[in-house]
Amino acid sequence: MTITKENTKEIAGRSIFRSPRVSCVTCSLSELCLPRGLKKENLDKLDYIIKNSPPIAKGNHLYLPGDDFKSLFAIRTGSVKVYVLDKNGEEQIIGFYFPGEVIGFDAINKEKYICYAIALETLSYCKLPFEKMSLICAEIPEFQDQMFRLLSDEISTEHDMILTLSKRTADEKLAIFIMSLSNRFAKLGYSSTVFNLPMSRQEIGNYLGLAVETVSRVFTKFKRTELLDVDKKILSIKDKDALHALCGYNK
Amino acid sequence: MTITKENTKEIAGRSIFRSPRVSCVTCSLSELCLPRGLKKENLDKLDYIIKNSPPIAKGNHLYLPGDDFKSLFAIRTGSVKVYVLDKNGEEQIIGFYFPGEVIGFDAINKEKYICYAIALETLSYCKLPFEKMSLICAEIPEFQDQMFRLLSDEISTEHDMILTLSKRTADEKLAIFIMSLSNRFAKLGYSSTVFNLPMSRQEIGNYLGLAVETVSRVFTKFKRTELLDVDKKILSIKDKDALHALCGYNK
DNA sequence: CCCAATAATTGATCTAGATCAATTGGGAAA
DNA sequence: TTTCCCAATTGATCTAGATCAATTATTGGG
Repeated sequence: MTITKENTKEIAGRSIFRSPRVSCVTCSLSELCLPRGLKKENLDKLDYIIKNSPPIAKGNHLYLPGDDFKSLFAIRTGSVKVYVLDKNGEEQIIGFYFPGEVIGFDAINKEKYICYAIALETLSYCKLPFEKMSLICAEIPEFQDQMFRLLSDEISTEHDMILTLSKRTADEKLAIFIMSLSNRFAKLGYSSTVFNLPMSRQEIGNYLGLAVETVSRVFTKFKRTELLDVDKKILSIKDKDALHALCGYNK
Repeated sequence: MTITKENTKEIAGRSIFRSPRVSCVTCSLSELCLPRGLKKENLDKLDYIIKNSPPIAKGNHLYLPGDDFKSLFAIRTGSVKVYVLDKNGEEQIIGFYFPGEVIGFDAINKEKYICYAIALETLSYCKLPFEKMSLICAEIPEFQDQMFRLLSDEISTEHDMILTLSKRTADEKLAIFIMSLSNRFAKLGYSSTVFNLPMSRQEIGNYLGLAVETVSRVFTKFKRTELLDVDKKILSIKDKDALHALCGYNK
């Protein structure tokens, strides 16, 4: 994809080019990402160790299982799919990640990455060298707190996912999935009602433990009952309350 | 249950009484639990902050959702079920935890517990005040590493659970569950082939996203095909290889 | 711009596991 | 010991969602 002035505008999930920022201080995501709540002087220390890597194209991997764990990755623009391959070589999706979110935590104890992380669209990101991060944690208590919070967030998210997968119908799963995207895009300042799905129906199904056909049918049903519209990748929520109701507790 | 000399012996998952240990230094779990790999002098610092609480009886809660988050909990003996209630008041089990395992991580970012943690049998545990733990983390790098590892472990465990729930048949789910218990008991020095199930069939089903009846039927099938024997709560593995094969990659 | 390959939708059928129902078994209280 | 109650098992039936099959978009490469 060619990067033009046009696609710098405003649909969440679309490949969006931003000029590389070398600094957390000026990054528009700083209140969502790692630096959330950090004092200015501490931000500077963070900037010092964070590597602002060049963007990678859709389909490229951020890391592969077995690679030595060196860094966490914070997403700046674009989106990432994290997955493993099962014994038959079948893809098993663990999660989708968006700007301001940090991935790679599951590699800390193994000292190797254990998943694949692939760009679903043109991706810019910051590389967070873990060794150096640890040093800063010891130095700056509020930074350590922040790291614990991030890890804890990830655990909470996965608790929710466990509940979603084990106790929900196809309708509920898809509603939860859509509301989760909606909420995350809202936090990023994008529309919570109209957004782009950067993943295929196949991938949605894989993630939610549903067949593609089921995903497609539920979308059709949701369109028929006026909960939402979905035209290829663009999804617009029509009846947020109804969707929310389908989610039960979650999201 | 009365605590006698007799029931101090050796079946995993059974209520076992151990005289309270006030110290990580002398605790037989130290190589599995929080202190894993810590130097002697650092262990002492840990001992200083860890509260060795009196045992609680089966059916008592360690914490409730909404309680202020103050501490993580390390299990010394017994087992814990962590669960939430859904909007209909239905129990939804998140996990089962055994000696050497630490719970409460999902509360860090919320500053409140969000789950129920209940003793499935007489339980002894250590209380790990989080504020003080954070201070020690800043002081002792290897302790900080250890905390990150624990959090990362929890994330890995839940990744596995997500894969188990979304892509496995009832047979596979139960095989994975049993092998997971077997491996954890083995680490604790108990038999990996004969152990007690501290939870009901109902609870196993709830956790694995299966109906009780299905759990019962799969157990019956596994008995018929000589994979295992199960007499009420006592389970013995007959054909570990076959069970392992059913697990695919996991465990 | 065209074509081949792939993604998505829709329909028909099948099945793993849920649900409903009945029975049996075990443990705690008196 | 007897009684009561809940856990577990077993059988019969039902259904949500998978699988199989065919058709219709879409997309990317030349």
